[in-house]
Amino acid sequence: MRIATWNINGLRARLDYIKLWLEARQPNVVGFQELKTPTDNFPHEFFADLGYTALVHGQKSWNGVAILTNVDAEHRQSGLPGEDDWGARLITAEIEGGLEFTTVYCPNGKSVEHDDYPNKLRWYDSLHSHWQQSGHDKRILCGDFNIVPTPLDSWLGTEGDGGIFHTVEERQRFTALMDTGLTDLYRHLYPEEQAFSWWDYRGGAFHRKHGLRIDFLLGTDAAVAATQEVVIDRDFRKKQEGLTASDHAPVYADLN
DNA sequence: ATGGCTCTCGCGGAGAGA
Repeated sequence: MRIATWNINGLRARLDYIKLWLEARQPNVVGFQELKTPTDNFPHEFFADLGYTALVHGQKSWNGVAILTNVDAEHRQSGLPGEDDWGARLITAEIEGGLEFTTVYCPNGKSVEHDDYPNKLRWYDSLHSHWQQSGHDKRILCGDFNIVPTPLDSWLGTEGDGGIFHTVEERQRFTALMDTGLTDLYRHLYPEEQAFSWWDYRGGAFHRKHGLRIDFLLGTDAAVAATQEVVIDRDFRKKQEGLTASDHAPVYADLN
């Protein structure tokens, strides 16, 4: 089973690009973030032609998450309880074979001085609380977390410390989530690698290696035990056949 | 120094992203 997470930065603008990636990688379960599309406008037919069905929690203009599958999946949850005012940012499905799969689009925060920053921290507290309420054994929590866990995960290294995405408070929230029994699947396999999942569109950041690793596949022990490989698919941060990429690369893992 | 792009909404330019 190949599972993936990808912030696609606008679903309708990315459809042809997403098709190229689905055909190249043939994932079974994909968590998308930043649909920027209302639930009712989701192009189900486009994905049906490729063999996929989608569970969608969208909204107009911003945010929005979906779970795309070509295996059996049942919807379990849309929205983080208590945080509806902060956008469509969470969806959970039960995947055939007993895998609970959740994808999230965590708030950005903008800057440590901005009003969004304390709200980002509170949103994480809500996620932590919500996450502890399931009794499932094999669970994946994936998405765009908008937090750089360690200096190794930032092109700025320790120079980034204290800035947005790199603060002690954000890292405490991320650690608290991990302490519920989650493992970062990529970091588990590659403890020393510096690999990024996001690069700014501006200033040639991709080619200058100015990136951040903020997109994660987190798994419980049962998911970790099943993991064979994890790939941050940076080829799909590049233009493909003249089509513009998202500013995030897909991240996928193969589970047995 | 802020911002260099790209998206949405909607038809011009503003807001958001990280």
